[in-house]
Amino acid sequence: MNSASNFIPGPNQELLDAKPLRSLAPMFPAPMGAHVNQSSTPPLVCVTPVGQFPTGFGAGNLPAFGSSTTFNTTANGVFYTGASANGPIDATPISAYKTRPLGTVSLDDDDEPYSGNQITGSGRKSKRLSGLDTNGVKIKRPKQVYKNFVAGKELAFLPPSSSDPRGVVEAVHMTFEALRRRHLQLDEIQETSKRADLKAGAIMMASNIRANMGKRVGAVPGVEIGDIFYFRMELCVIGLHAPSMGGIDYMSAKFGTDEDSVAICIVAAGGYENEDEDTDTLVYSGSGGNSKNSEERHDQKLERGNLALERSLHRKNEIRVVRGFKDPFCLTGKIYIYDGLYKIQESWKERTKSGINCFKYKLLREPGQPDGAAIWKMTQGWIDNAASRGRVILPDISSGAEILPVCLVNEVDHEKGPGHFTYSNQVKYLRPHSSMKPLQGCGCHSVCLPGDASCACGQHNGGDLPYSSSGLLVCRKPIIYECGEVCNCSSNCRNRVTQKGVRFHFEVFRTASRGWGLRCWEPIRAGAFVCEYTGEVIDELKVNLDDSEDDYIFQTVCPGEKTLKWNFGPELIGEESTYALPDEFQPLPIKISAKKIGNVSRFMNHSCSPNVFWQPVQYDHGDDSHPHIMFFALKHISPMTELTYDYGVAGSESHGSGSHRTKNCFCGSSNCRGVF
DNA sequence: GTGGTTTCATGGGC
DNA sequence: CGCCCATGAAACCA
Repeated sequence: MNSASNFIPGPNQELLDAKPLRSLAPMFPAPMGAHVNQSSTPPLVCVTPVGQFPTGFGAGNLPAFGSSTTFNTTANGVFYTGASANGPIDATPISAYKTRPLGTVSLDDDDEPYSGNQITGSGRKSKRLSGLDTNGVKIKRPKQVYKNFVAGKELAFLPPSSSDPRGVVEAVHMTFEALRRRHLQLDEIQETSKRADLKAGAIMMASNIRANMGKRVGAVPGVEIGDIFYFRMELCVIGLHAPSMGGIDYMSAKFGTDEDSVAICIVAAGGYENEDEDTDTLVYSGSGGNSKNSEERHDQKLERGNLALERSLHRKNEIRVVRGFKDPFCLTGKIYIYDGLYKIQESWKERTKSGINCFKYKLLREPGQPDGAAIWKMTQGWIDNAASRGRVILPDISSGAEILPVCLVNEVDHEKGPGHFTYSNQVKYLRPHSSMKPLQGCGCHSVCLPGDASCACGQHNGGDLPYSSSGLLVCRKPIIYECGEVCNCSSNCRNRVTQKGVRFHFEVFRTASRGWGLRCWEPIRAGAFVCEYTGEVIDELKVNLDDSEDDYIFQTVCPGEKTLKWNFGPELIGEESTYALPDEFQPLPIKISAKKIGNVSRFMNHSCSPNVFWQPVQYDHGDDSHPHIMFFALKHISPMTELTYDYGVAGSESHGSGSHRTKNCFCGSSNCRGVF
């Protein structure tokens, strides 16, 4: 059932290769430029030993870590956190990224990874790679699991560590996610949940795949305001907030000759703040005392984190704030947003409902920072009431074709909209489905289950169902086979994801200089289905005729490493990598033009450091040379972040006979290839 | 769905 | 250096 609508013609067709003035570099500086020999160059392992707090602060006046110096960035991209001219808090932030080969990570205690690092205050070394846990129970991390990992295979996209803190953080973050998804997939076969997040975290910790180890006051290199997370462990591995459970991260810091324990980061779970509108203040409760049974409940004590917060009030140091919100797509889930730097304004004691004395700290957001949680609240408001979104040119360019409206906005100039096209969420094939090879189906009753060897669809996908129970793609594959009409299973089957269409509030917006772009009001989780590339399938025999004037052609050109390596998790747990090398990449014959007919996908711009990737998927026919082209999130995408994918490297291939016109790329990524 | 219960990893502190 | 344990999130169970 094709739902299509005519779109209002705009003045001038905006080209996709419009030159960006606004560089995406700070958002996506990416790591995959240099291809380094794994055996001689260690993979990403990042250690930022914490430096001493600055000396030289006058004893009389309490030093305040000014926000004016917090975000200083040097020419080579090295961040100095909370630095002042004469006394950087962390003089060796990212340049100290120490790398060591994963393949030689010792699981015996004789090779202490960080023995040379001076770690002050905190930054304890993990020594639990082998041995016993606190109860004398053997730790459930069998050595052999880690013994043979990597072994010369490509592990993760390798950031040029010293110059690209963002790339390091993203690589670590995505490695965590890949591990977590795979563990979840394995756990779901057993029908037992074994905390895939903690498992992934344990591997990251044991392998030292972490960013920003060592604590610091102020901003964390490579972590940007608005970044979102789904598990506490994610905050941990990227070095934003060290305690895996505790809400207050603190460290001992030097203030002149004084030493004080100050808070450096808090996670506000979001259970109690009802001061709606105001996203610049936060009332945070101290920790402790809150026991479930009244016997153990007691007044909070001024110790540990509470004491650190109290000292921070006096020292006036910046404190990172991570706010927790309810995940709109998962009732029990929570999303954490890094909301930048705050300072404590005041503190007091308060008696809680359960009758204990509790410390309260009022924090004020430092001025001049980009919006973080404020964007979240703003978009949540739009989701609740789309009419509250201002600057709307058209409330729904899909005219009802999509389940959720796709609004068109322009907050930049006076362009009234993109050129004429017909909106359709269906691909228009050259031949009817009935003439195409049919897709094989399964005979599962009710729903397909992971690990069911008798499920033909599971086998067709290589043994595992490609999606987790929450609908996230586990890893990238040459082609994915969803269950379809010929299958016996119901529409509730987890192997039906992309066929159900988009679930997000998209908006087509005017970019500063790249024409129109696409972004989303909701947060998008890594692995989540985003949208399909719809349009008209072009006869490959005729492609050369009018390609040169069609800027809306999708073809399966080999994308960059970040896309190709999206499934790099398995190597870490000793499984075979399914990663395809660029020279092994096999393009598909399918070409889709969204010039005349298309959906939101036609507005996605190119980036050499993208946040979305394409993935062939089958569900309604079996012609594997002409699959559906589905887009999935490469990483967690914050609301209102432009969605981009890698258009691929054109020209070098013999196929297509140069039909793909090369364009100059100005995405601004540190790994920008220059053309696409 | 919800509320109570269990388990878990980190690193501060002794 | 080794041990202890506070902490609260995530997931499960009733």
